[in-house]
Amino acid sequence: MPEPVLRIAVPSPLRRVFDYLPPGGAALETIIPGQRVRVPFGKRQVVGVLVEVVDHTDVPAGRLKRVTECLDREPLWSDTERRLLDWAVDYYHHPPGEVYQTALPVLLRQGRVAHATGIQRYRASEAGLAQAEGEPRRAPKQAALLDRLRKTPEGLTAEALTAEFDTWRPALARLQERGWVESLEGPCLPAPQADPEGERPLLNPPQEAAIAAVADHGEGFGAFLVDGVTGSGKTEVYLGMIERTLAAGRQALVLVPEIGLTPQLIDRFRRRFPVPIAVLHSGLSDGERLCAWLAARDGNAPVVIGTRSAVFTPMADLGIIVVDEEHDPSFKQQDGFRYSGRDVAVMRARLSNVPVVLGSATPSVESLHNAQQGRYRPLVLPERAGTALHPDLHLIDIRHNPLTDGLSEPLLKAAERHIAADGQVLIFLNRRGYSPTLFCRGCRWQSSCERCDARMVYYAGARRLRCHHCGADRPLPTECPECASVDLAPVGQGTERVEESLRGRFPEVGLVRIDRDSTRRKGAMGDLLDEVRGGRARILVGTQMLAKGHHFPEVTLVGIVGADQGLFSADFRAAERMAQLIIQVAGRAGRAERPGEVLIQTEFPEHPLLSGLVEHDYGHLARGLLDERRDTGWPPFSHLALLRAEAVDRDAPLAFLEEARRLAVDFGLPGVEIWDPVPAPMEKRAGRVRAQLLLQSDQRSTLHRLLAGWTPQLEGLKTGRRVRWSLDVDPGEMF
DNA sequence: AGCACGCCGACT
DNA sequence: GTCGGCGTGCTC
Repeated sequence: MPEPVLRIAVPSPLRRVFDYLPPGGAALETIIPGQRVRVPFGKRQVVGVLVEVVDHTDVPAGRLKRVTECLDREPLWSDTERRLLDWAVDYYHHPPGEVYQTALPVLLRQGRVAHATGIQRYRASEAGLAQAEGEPRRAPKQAALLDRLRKTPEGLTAEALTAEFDTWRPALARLQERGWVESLEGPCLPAPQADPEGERPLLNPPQEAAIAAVADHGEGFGAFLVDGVTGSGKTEVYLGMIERTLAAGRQALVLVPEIGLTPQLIDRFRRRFPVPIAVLHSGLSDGERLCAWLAARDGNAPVVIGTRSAVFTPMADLGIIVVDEEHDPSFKQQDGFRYSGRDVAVMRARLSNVPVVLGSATPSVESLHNAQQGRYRPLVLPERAGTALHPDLHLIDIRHNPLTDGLSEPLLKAAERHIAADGQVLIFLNRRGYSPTLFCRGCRWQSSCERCDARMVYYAGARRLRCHHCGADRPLPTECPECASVDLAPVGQGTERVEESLRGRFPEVGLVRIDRDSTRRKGAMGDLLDEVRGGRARILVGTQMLAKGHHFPEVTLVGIVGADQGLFSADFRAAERMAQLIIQVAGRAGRAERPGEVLIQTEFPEHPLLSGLVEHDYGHLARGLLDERRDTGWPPFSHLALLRAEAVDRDAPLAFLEEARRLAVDFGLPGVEIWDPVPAPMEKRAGRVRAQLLLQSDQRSTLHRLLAGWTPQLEGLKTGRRVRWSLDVDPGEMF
């Protein structure tokens, strides 16, 4: 009887699997798909995943190599989970090796055993506990660290320390040398802290109905779209649904856009459920990530919360999937394996035969369309009576109002009024830095980036010019590099400039700025939020970071500055994004009993997007956007795939795409429109020239038939070796 | 992606 | 005479 052939997904950019012979001396019944194996690949040994055992191969006999060793006794994924991964390989036309790699924590990718080793925790030793506060005097960092560790007898993890201290490892090492701190291995998931008898908010009838709808649906796949404005109690609905899942002894998977931005949501879960909760996010150490992953797989974490990559986490007994803020662009991975965490979640639910609940205050038009088509069951949560009043949106026509640093007088007056009335004011401006560019009045020179088709942003505080696209960072020129004039002026405004301007106007009022620059330092976000919640800061200036996850109950006025950028973009999704952002920011105002006021500064008050938002609501506007998509034939009324290419060589990307286009045309598939290759909207970025080729079809299946034949051909193209190319199925942004 | 092989230019 | 540039080919 011939030996079986093992098909292995090997980490490589090639869109196929590789055949191997079983390892020498292995009992064949112990070889099961889903296990990791170490295999010789070229001149190296790599870790791959066994995806299938077959009895024949096309590889000539002498060329087959043998698996070096099997790394797992049990498969890492169930058959259903592997079907999901295989679906993703097919649907995104992405190399199987890379898909399986993204589904694994780093340590397992490297071949470590799939056993939790526990997480290193640090605590004060007896000698350390015996020290007086503030010791050692001459080493304040060590003293602060020791004082902190003394307060937590069970010890702190590296993650917790990093959240609280900028640099702590050297100080910790010294304290360990002194014998004042000891390390111990503890469980990787924090102990449950919920009070099972804790208070439960009373649910209103729509909330009850939403929970009941999922419960009554029973076992099996079903997709639900929870459509509820901010303050309508979506989280409480998720909690109610998950509570039933847990009661049935099954696990819940919760996907959130960006974990760093939703600590409040995680807190709610931790307070509610007296079970271990695995949180998967980018801040975990490799060991913590492995630990959480295994806890999910083994069923030791009944609740798993994570960002998009968590959608591939194996789970012993998955009972429900929740995707919060399903419209959020961060569910789409923007490089490498460009999957949509939300879409994969729906497919996972389908394959696993469990309900999936998508929630948003501003559902994507794709999801609304699915609801209209009957594919998703809509569950609408109206505003809760007596609490979140619908914010009052108004437009300020800036053509008739002079601006100081981008702020109109009506907005400033309103801010003054709200501050006087003890409210808080939030100014939203989606632009970091002092001004988007520096301009020479002498010769019209602008601070542009050498490596990108973009302007370098002026940072007044740091006295630097920075490029947001490639990270270039230069000192501020003292004179114009072209004409040596010293008459350099900032043009336009960013959050830093608005902050400065408002400090000048309201010198007595506490102000915080929240953007990626002001929150870069660990813990900075928390400190700033404390200023706001404690009421010491009354004005908040910030970018879209403000729009996500955080609630500011005392904010009564929201000012939206620079909303016009989204109105005339080439990207067919720009209007939807803009509307979602405005509604999400507006949702920060008017919680509790205070009516909120939202002022949107614009040059185009008659623009239907803005007037639609003011006169109606998001749902009305979104239906309009959906009609527009139908008329223009954009998704969800067609399906897209975007082939991107970039290279240092100016001509290589277009040359590759031209050749790729010819190959696609040669398929002669009616029903797929093959566009001309074009330079990317920002052609040069980080020194590389970028171009793209769009394929569009009314029939998803037709498009995918083409892609299935086309992508292997692309791999063989010589011009493809001169560029970095990638295929983006269902692209999120056309940039 | 890695990694090796191979064939031409400027160095010890 | 060799070191090394990156074009080309291959990975079961």
